[in-house]
This record gives sequence, structure tokens and C-alpha cells, in this order.
Amino acid sequence: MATRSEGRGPRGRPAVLGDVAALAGVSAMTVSRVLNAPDRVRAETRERVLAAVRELDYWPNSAARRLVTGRSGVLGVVSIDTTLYGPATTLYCIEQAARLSGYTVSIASLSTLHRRSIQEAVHRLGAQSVDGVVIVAPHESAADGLLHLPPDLPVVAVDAGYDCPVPVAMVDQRAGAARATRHLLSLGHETVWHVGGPVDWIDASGRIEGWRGVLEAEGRPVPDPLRGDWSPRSGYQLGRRLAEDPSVTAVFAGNDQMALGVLRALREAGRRVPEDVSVVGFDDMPESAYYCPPLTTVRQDFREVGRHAFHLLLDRMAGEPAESRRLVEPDLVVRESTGAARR
Amino acid sequence: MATRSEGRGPRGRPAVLGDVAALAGVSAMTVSRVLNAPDRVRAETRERVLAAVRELDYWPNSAARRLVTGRSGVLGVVSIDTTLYGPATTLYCIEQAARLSGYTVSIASLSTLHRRSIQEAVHRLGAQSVDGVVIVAPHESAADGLLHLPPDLPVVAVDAGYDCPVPVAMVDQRAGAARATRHLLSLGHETVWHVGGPVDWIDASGRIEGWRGVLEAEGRPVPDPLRGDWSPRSGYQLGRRLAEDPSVTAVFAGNDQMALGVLRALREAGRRVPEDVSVVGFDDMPESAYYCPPLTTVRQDFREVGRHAFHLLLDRMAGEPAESRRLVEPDLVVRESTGAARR
DNA sequence: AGACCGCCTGTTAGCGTTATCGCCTGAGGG
DNA sequence: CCCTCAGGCGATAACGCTAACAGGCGGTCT
Repeated sequence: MATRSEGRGPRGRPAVLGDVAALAGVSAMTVSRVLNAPDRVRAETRERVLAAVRELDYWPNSAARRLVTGRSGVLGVVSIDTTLYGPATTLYCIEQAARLSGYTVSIASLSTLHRRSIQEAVHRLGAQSVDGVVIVAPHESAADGLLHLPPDLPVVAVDAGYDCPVPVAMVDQRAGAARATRHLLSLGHETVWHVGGPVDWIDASGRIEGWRGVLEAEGRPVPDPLRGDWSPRSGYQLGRRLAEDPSVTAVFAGNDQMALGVLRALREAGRRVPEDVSVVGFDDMPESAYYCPPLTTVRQDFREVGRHAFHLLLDRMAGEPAESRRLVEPDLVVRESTGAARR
Repeated sequence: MATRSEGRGPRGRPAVLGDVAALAGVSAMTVSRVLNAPDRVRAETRERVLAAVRELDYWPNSAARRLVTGRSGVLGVVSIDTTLYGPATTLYCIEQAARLSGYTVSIASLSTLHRRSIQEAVHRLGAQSVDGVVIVAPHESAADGLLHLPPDLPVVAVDAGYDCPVPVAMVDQRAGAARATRHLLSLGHETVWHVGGPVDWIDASGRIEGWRGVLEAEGRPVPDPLRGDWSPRSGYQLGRRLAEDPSVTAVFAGNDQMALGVLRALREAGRRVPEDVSVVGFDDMPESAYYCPPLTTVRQDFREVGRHAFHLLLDRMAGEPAESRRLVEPDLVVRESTGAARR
């Protein structure tokens, strides 16, 4: 049952291959075969070995195995702030998928968003000889860092933009933003203001592109996008500026948290949502349906992204000519924070 | 620069210790010493070796090192749903602290909250020979699983209750809940209703104890606690029941997300917050200050908890007689969701 | 002057596993 | 009857690193 407690080997230490072999009356090699290629051993012998394995509570030493095979069964995930809803969910789903396939996941958070930082993080994992790495760092500097990685190490990225040098799993940010913007225009709003994510964030850029694209295609005025930092606080601060401008009737926020801040700022300024101003968010966090009013938003399926990322990595590790990109389509979830423009 | 790309050894593969030794004109052992005990090598020799290390872009093979030293430089974190705010933040801070001390962190999420599940997760990590494990699973079944773990493997827990069999870092849930409850009573409310977390969750229990303790000490009626599942949705559903009861004037929710659901339910029922009903949450997520109204809540310093957990583990790994518990004091943050009871 | 000590470096022997090759046995074919 | 061949298993040699000991060299103490 327990890794190092019960079933100690004869030496008083955890049992090793040799102990199992001795107990089963076979050679070490046979035990190894039972564990790695069971059908190459006679059934009777196999049973005897397995009995010994159970009796001694033998667990293979992964370091020794790794040393000789070169593979570790460990994947690395390099990620920015895993406290954020998106990265946290993605990480969680990568880990789940990996676990089902027998992999363990090691993480390396980035302290700074510097190109060196990403390389350093990949190195930390590389030094632990991971079999592959998923990079969750939707940041320009990260994309830059992706260009200078060990070519032997299978690497895939998440949300690393439309022209990512490594295979990437991502939500179609442009499509999502376009959907949100079109929704607002269809309600009769003249144009849509945007509270975007931080400069240099790739998904922030993608959302801006999608938003701007629709406005331009429809021949609407394109206000300068405001830039926050994803936090509710920044949404609030920018929201106060928008609240002062009576011409603002529709706001598309780069994520739900900033949208929450915008909602609060509008409320404080006495502008009603959705009667006076419509607001759309991005992400669809579990909370968003309970904001006041419940938030219309763009749902990102992070679970899907995580799974895709893992399978892309699996392909790369198998040496297959992996697809270069898997796009996940986001959905617009219409709630009560958006309504018809007043005439 | 890159782990396996540039600076290949003479063999066309990544450089190994021997390659560095050959290039520097010393023995392998000297190279090893330069890396592990630099002051035991003459400065001049050291420089020569380091130059060779750089030239070949040598990175020690962690598997080989682990095989012979028995230590891996990897810590494991076993955690429930790392999507939840608390566990996610704790994990993040553990990783940060670990990184600063030169450790890598591997994660193992729990799929189910079963006693076997925790043991299985610890095993997965143990099989990868981690040096120690932090368990973030504030659940009764986890506490149970803690009793049957490899005694040789240093293990500490987070939020595993006041009578945890292993060293534990935790927020003083009782104190936090008591503070919230006293705050509401001090505003003149006759008693306080509670929307608690799921049964079997240890921190949910702690909060109930703290809440109940204050009510009993003050001789107030103690309503049956309602139990949600931490989600805003469950808070909303339970909130609707509370909203129907006109005697309810003060609600203490087990976390901010459920509090959000309660706020929404009250609003829909036409009961104003804080004029008719006061609401307190628990956690103080970044969003909470922007709910409507901004939520009075109990702030948990998860960063501090993560750091404590890591240092407890470090002590245990060093074989020191570690403290058995580190309590972090939560703070009451008063915002606008609580107000004086109406007479 | 000889014994001794400390500093620096090298030699040897594993750590626990799997790759590789080779041996043995028994069945089947000429 | 001998040869071949395949299945099943064992002996040996790595994998890359460090622990433990050994030795050489210069200086210090008696």
C-alpha cells in the first residue's frame, strides 16, 4: 500500500527489483519484463513475480528507470499566474488528461513576464528531464522566448497567438470578441467601447482585433481601447472614465472580472445596466451569472483547451508531425447585462 | 542556453559530466565537486571547469543524481480542485516558495474525495520519488487518508483541521467565523444564519464551529446551518430559501462565491442589502470588493498559508522536530454589505 | 629531519533499472 | 537423426552521477 513503509525489502529499505527477483526465484530481468512487457513472460512465471511484487510492496524506482530509458513520465507546465481563472482551469485540465495517460505534471510558474524568464522556467523543468512541456503564457515576450527553446524538447503552447512557432491550442479570441461586438451592435448600439487586457498579452490583443475588426467592417467609429490589467479594480477605474461619457452605451470588457468593475463604476455613476449601458465580459466564470445584473459574456472552454494542449504534446512526443494549431470556438452567453440601445 | 540543443557533447548528444571533465582536463569527480561543493576545489580549477560547463552547455542529469543521492529536488502537492480560489492561491504560493529554495513542484489533483484517492495520489508522487508532499485537501476523508501514509515520506497538510495527524498550516477558521458572527451581532442583529460549505469539508466545519460558538456564548438562537457546495449557484439556491423568511436579517456565508449567490437571491426577492439583510462572506477574493454591494468578508491570507506549509515541509525534510501547527489569523474586512439591524 | 596534517584531486564502486545478446529447451522439418 | 527456430529466461553491461576512500603535495610541529 504505502510507498516506503510496509513491505520493506530484506535490506530494511524499500524493496528493489532484485529483492522481488530473489523472492520469486527468477532473474531481475524477468521481473523487469513482467512489468514492462508482460506477454513476453510465461503466465505462470508472471503470476509468481506479481505475487512477489505485492508481497514486498515493490515500486519501481523512477530515477533508475529514467536514467536508462531516457523517459520520465513527467510533463512540465510553464505558466503565468496560476491564480487567474483561465490558466488555473487550463492547468487543471492538462493535469487531469495527463494523469489519465499515466503522466505526472510538474509546474513552473513565471515570476516575471520576461523572455528570459520563460527560458529559465523551461530549463528548470528540463533539468528535471521532463518528457515535454506545455507553455501557458499568453504574452508577447513568451512568444518571443518560444523561438529559443531546446529543439529536442517537445513543446506546445496554449493561447500563444495565431502565428505561434510551436503547436498551439487556443480559444479563437478574435471570433469570441467579434461575436460579443456583433451582439452589441445588433442591439442597436452605434458603437462599442472596449476595456482590454494588458498590453503585450496575446489574448488581449486577439480580443481587440476581433472587436476592432467588426467595428471597422460595419463602418462604425472605433474608440481607443482602454487597457486594464484583468483585475476588477482596473475595470472599475476604467469604468469610471467610461461612465462620465454619456455617449457610451455599450462596453465590451476583456474579461469578466474587469466587467464586474465596470458594472460597479456604472452603478456608482447612476447609469443603469442594461437600460443605459450594455456590458459584455469574456470568460464566463462561475460567478458571472450572479453579478448584478447577470453578465452577458463569452464562454471559453478551458477544459477543451487543456485537453487539446495535452494531446498536441502527446503527438509531438510521439514524433508525429503534429498539427500546428487547434482552435476552440467560444460561445456567447446572453444574460441580462445587455439590452437594446435607447433611441 | 538551451537544455538539449546547443553545446552537444562530443558524442552528438547532450554533454555529460565526463565530457566536461575531459574538456577541462580534470576528473569527473572534480566537476561534480565544482557543482556541489565549489569551495572544496581550487579557484583556478573551478574556473576552468565552469568554462567547460558553459562551453558544452552542460546540465546535470537529475535522474542520475537522484539515483545516487536519493534526493530529487521535487516536492509534490496533492490537491483538490485547483480551480477553487483557495487551493489555487495556496498552490501558487507553495510553488513560489519552493522555487526560491531550488525545488520543483509536481502536482496531483484528486479526482474524487475518497480516502483511497488521496493515498493513490501520494503514491503517484512517491513513485516519482518526490522529497516531500504537501496535501491541500480540507476534507474529512483526506484527514483519514493521512493516517495511512508512508512514514518515511515527509508530509504536511494545509487546512486539515485542528487535530491533524501531520504538521499543518492553516487559517484559523473558527476565529474568522467568530469574528464575522460577532461583527453581525454587534450591529444589533438578533442572530445570524449560516450558509455553510459542503458536509465533510474541514474548513466548512471550522467555520460552523466558530459561528455556532459565538451564538451559543451570547445566548442567541442557533438556526440550522444550510449547506452549499461553495458555488455561487448553491449560494443562490439557499439564499432564496433565506429570502422567504422575514426573520432573517443577517447571513454569514461560507465563502464569497456563495455570498454572491445569496446577494442575488435577496435582491431578486426584493430584500435590500444591507438595509434589510446583512451579508458576510469568507475569503476576500479580488472580486468581492466590487459586488453590489461590496462584500464584507473575512480575508484569508493564502499566501501566508502556502509559505508556512512549505517551511513546515522543509523542517520535516530536514528531520527537525517540526511544529505541529501554524495558524494564520484571518481579518474581517468591513464593506457595505453589512449594516445596523432595523429596530 | 621525520612525522603529521590539511588541501586538493583522482580512483573505484556502486545507485536500480533496462538493452542486448546468448543460452537452453522443446517442437517441427528435412 | 540432425538441424533449425522460436519462446522463455538469464548474464552482463551500460545509463550518469556521487560517496567513500586513497594519494600526492606542501607546509608545520616536535
